[in-house]
Amino acid sequence: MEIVAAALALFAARGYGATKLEDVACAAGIAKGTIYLYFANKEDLFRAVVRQELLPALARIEAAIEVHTGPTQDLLRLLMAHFVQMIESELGGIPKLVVSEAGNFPEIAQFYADEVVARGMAIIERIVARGVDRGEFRPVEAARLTPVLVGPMLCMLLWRHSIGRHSAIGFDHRAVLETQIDILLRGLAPEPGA
Amino acid sequence: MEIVAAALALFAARGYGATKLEDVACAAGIAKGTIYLYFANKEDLFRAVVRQELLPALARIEAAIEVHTGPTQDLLRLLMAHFVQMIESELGGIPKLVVSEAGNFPEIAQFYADEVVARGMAIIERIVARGVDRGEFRPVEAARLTPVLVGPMLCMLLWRHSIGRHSAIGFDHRAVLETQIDILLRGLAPEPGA
Amino acid sequence: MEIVAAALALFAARGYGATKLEDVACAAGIAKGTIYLYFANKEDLFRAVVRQELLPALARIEAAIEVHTGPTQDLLRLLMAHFVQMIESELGGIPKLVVSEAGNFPEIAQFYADEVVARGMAIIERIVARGVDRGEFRPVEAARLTPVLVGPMLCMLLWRHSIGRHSAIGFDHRAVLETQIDILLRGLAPEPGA
Amino acid sequence: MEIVAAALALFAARGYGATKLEDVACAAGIAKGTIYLYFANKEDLFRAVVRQELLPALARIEAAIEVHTGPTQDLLRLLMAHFVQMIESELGGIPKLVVSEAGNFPEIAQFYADEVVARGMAIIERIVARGVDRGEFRPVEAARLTPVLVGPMLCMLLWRHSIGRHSAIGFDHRAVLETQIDILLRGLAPEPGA
DNA sequence: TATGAATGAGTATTCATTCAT
DNA sequence: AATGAATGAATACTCATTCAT
Repeated sequence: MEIVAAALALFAARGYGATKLEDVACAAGIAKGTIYLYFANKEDLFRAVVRQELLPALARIEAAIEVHTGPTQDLLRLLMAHFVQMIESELGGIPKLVVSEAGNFPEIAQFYADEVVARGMAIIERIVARGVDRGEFRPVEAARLTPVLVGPMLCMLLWRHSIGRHSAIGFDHRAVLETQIDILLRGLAPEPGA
Repeated sequence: MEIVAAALALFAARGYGATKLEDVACAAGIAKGTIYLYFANKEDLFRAVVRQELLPALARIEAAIEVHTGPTQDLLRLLMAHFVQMIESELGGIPKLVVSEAGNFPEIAQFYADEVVARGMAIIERIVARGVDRGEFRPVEAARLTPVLVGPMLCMLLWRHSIGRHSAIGFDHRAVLETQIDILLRGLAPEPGA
Repeated sequence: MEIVAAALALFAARGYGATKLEDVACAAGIAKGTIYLYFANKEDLFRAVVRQELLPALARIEAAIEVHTGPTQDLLRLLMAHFVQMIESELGGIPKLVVSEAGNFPEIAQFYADEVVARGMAIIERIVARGVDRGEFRPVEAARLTPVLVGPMLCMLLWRHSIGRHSAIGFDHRAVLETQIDILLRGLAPEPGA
Repeated sequence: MEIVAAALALFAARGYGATKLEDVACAAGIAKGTIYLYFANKEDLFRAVVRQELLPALARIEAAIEVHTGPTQDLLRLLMAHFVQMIESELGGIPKLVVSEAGNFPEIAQFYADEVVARGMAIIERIVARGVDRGEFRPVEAARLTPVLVGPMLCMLLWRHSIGRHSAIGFDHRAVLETQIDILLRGLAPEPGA
């Protein structure tokens, strides 16, 4: 909806507290009171912003992973491509928002941890396990590897949607991604002797 | 100072806007008005929180790096140990805070980008270059590698100081670090044929 | 408007600083926040109080003077009647207010000096010049005469709207006016030998 | 005392409410807390400012009037000279202050009305009565004449100590006084036929 | 369904006053 | 006597929320 999109942009840019519903309404091209026809209150709108947008994206990734049959290395690249997309879209504002407001919305933090982070980690662990199973990767403990896999791109995402907007320092996240995949594949390559 | 410490804890937990100066005063064990004897206003206090604490920590890292003479691999571990320390201390709240408030305090974001991020990246690039020079690492472009190096630990830090506080999901960041260093050293190992 | 009238009464009685906007709202029969729908802040309301009310009154005097054709003595009485009216109405609170707050609102003082005092003096000087021209008054320098003409009634006005409200001493300003006009007309009468 | 003088200047310039005791202390060259060694609180200081300074001045006028033996016209000039002095000194700030703060300090207003205004009027009425008795003035009711006598100079005084400080419009109060005395003496001159 | 004028609870900030030194 | 750091009551102003239209 118009309102949710406007709210996402403003919440992500200014934070929950500093965003006035009047500005959201203005950005959505409606009047202040109209918001209350669709959302009970500001918190309700905030929850909708976080909940509505991310899960479909996650489902799309899961589906794409599911049908993949080629080398795990390509699967990894496919996964990362989704990250890159999110970095470059408004959707990237959501993780930034959740990080920022976790203290004030613990149940949002929990929801995000359970529905997004846990599911995301499960996807990655499945990919890693697949690679190990197929002998493409050397044996590694998937749980410990996950943050190593997503950390760099998550940082790019948070940078892009917060500090990076106000600094001259810029990262070429596609180049960083190439470097990371290079390191990963070498780092995960099966031991010569194994 | 008492006040700055209390403010850091509350700003990091709740964000700038949602933190009442009365609560800061209460946490610092003083009266509301006393804050104004030391800081012109809430914004001034916020700036002090971000500026005063981080630069000394960075200087300490720089100094430690400077005097190191052993293998670059140890240098990398030394650097990461500082990260781990920050993850585990209150200081870790500052990056979270800056990410959260970048939109409302662009000049803080800029300051952080220039004084913390840029300097931090310079340190890392120097370490990487040293490793390449000494033949310990294969030739890589340091700038593209930096986010790969710090991303995972930064994510651990942000997690610890935001979502992680409200979720059952926990990361063993020391274990993750071991895994990352393992991947890195394999991924950066000189080509056998070189 | 309701708000401006309530504000005038309270500002004049208590001064700018000692008047709470909550009291203004209460006196106007509205809520505190409503004031901010019409005025940007307290100072803005103060300026409106001073600016909106006085100029129309002055314009009315100017118009009345303009159309007068009879003896200058009657013109003088007409002018003074307007003063008496102001003494007896809420409008008299404005000069008192401006005198009181000149130090804190220099631009209000300037506005009042330029738009009210200067214009008022011009009116009076025109009346005096007319009287001299028509041979009804002996030649006098109008500029030096103005304060002599308005001083007594201004004092009555300030008294009425400040000290007089809290003292048993009362002035019959209409009687004082008669005395003053008597003195003036004798004092301005053409020299017998001229 | 140093403190009272500093307080008079500031109270007169800014009003009671807008004057900070810290500024008074600063202007008096002492520390904030020291004021409380001499005055119970801010109101007490305000009362002292109004009470201490004016009565001696009034007594001096009364004494000067008492010993005068010449023509009443000179007595009038003598009286007016005291007014001029007050216009030109810091003391002139007191009437302005009392007019401004009458609403918030009714008992100060009463004190001023009873001790200053009433006594001042008595002096003037005595002078007028003397003039009438000695056949220098035509018979007039003194009470009604008083505001006519003091009004112009009081206005000059209030102007000088409030609006006039912030406006380019200036009055030559000595010239105005000459004009007024001229008008008064002509206006009070005994009827030719009497 | 949509509006926007009105509300009033909530917070940053000021400054008279205190009191240990 | 003199200080000035600390206090906390008091007030301007904001903005989520309501509701008559």
